[in-house]
Amino acid sequence: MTRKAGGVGTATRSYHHGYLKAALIAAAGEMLERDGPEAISFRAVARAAGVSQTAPYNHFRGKEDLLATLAEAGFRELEASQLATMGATVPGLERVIRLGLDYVRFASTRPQSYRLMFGVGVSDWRGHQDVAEAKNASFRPIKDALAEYLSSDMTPEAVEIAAIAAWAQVHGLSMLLMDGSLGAARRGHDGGEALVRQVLTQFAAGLVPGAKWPT
Amino acid sequence: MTRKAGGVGTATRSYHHGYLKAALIAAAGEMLERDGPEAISFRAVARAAGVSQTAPYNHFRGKEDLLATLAEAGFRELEASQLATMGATVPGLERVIRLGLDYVRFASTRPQSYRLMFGVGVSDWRGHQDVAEAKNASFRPIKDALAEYLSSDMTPEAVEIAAIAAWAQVHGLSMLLMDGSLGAARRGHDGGEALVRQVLTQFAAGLVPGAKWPT
DNA sequence: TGGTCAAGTTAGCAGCGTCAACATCTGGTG
DNA sequence: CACCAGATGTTGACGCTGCTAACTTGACCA
Repeated sequence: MTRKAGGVGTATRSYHHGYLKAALIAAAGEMLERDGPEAISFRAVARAAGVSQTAPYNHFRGKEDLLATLAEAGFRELEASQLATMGATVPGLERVIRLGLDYVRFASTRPQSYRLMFGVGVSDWRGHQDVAEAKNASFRPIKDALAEYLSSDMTPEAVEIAAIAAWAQVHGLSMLLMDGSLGAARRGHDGGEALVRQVLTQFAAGLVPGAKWPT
Repeated sequence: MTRKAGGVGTATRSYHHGYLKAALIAAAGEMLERDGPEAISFRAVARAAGVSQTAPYNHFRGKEDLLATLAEAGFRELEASQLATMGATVPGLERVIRLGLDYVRFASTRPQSYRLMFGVGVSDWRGHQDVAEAKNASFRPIKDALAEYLSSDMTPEAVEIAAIAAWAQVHGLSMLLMDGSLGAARRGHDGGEALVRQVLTQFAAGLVPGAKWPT
């Protein structure tokens, strides 16, 4: 399997690279988080990997394919983060809020990844089934947590609406925090954590109006 | 003032164009709505206006400046639409909901404009004061309507939070509808209007929990 | 009438994504 | 072991991009 003596790090750079695809993804990932999706250049990624400008075409159909790979990885990381929060909580409203907090924290921690995932650089992922699936998977935890909390009081359709509203709420808040729409002050020293919690608390108040809400 | 006899439409095309700036904005606006922000090329805009590729530099500092002009115009149109809705409603919760409906409808009707306004093509508008101001202005109606509805029950800080939550809700919903995250079915024959109303109704339920909500 | 300056022009640079044609290495088969 | 096929790399080139520099044109004012 390993094609060079000495292991990954010390692979003697000969004509064939050996781990180019992974190296390209890593280089592109660094460029993404440092300079944003619009600054990623296929040629620069090749350069960073120490390879000619057209070598990447052996591993990706083109630039968009590379970006799709990064976006999918981003959604998988978001999903993992959400699942970790699921594992660290018990069913109930607080779990839903914690998932929201975790979601916005992900976006705030990896803003450029998040922007790429949601259509900056590539208009949408309708043409990339893998990305669309990863996106849906990252949305599942919030959906499930909400369904568990609400299903005894609501129809499945109403639960679905609530889940969409939740996603829109955290997604919109993430975007507004990132693009400066709310002013730098809003992100404050805690990264806007207090603001996020307040918004999520209000959101929670809209679920099952009148019922379940501690008076 | 007018520099050619015969009026705007019949300006004889001589060395000096006369209305280049407006023509460039119009051409760029068409390209924007047809192909999206990432497809706008400064040279193509010049070509569409029938002028050399560098002529636009006499009217815009560069491509980003042109895009900023389009974004600002977009925010001004959004503001006008919101103000029209304000004028067509009376104070109260229904006004807030109508503003939200109008907001999402704007985004759905002019998706490419909306994407440009919120950071696709240019990462953010922090460096363009005019755009930032227009953005804030477009946010004012929702903020004001909410303040009028809530100020008797809430502190100004809480009202501010509610306004941010409202903006995040409609913004997030607009984005998810546009980029296909919710699936084409969600936009249905009514452009997702029913979905939007349900989400907004739930949002409204979260305002002033327990109070004001019709049981 | 003449000069000034805004608003056009052409020429050229470096960088981009992509394709075609060619070179090199590697693993599998006779 | 020799050799060949295919995967993986290379160079070269095309047309496009945003942008700068240097030049030309022409409208307006003293």
